[in-house]
Amino acid sequence: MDQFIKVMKALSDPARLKIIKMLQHKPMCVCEIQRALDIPQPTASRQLKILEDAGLAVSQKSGLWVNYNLADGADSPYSAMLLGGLRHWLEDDPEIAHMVKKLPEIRREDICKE
Amino acid sequence: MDQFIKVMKALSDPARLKIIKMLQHKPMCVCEIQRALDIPQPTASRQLKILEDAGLAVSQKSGLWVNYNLADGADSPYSAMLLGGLRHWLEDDPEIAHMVKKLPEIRREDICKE
DNA sequence: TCTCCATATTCATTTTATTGAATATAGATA
DNA sequence: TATCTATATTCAATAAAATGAATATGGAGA
Repeated sequence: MDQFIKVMKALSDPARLKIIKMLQHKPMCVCEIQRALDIPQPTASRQLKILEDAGLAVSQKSGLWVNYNLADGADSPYSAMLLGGLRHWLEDDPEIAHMVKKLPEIRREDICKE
Repeated sequence: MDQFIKVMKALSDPARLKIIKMLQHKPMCVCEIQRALDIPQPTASRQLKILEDAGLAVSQKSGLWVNYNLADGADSPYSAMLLGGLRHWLEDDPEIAHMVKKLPEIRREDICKE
């Protein structure tokens, strides 16, 4: 039950839902998320951690960056079904539609310095 | 998005999950829920209201009683899918299994006076 | 109308989750 | 080693949700 509740809580926040909807389009690093949502870096990092702890997202280090992507849901039936549903759910939410629309402009090369 | 979040929050609580698992077996009135979960009556009433507001349960008055049942999910795709998944999810959770096992003993005739 | 019973609501309190600011870490480069 | 840079963590403050106690409501029966 704890694992199920963890997934439900992870999906109970607008920012985290937006992150999931963004990750449906491409893997993103923390600074891209931060820029896309216009939130402080620590906040972005924490939200991503919550999604990862719930089995909804996975992270992979790549040099200085940490790339986040959606989980395949293999380990949790809850995550799998929710991630599946979320592929078409919320598509016509105004906030999300707007955010996805300007997603192509969010490119790490323009944000990070490396 | 608000409606989706409302569903997620409603499903983020052990007591409410137990209620849903109970309602899978039979419609129940408030006092039966109260007895089954061993919680105060106002708490039971509030939890049921949260489930109803999220579109996960429906209520129907019957004399002095109010019978609660699972929603058919026709109005909300989120509720429908979650209620579907929850039919087999959490079945082997110890708390839930135990509760379902002693569910037949919970009968309103033994609880209410009328 | 008065009373009783099941259910609902209110309000103060406590608990839990979220945020912001500051700082820490780890890895890459010089 | 010293220094960047992206990310992570901590901790105090705030906001949101849950709980308990008391009370209200509304309908049924006397």
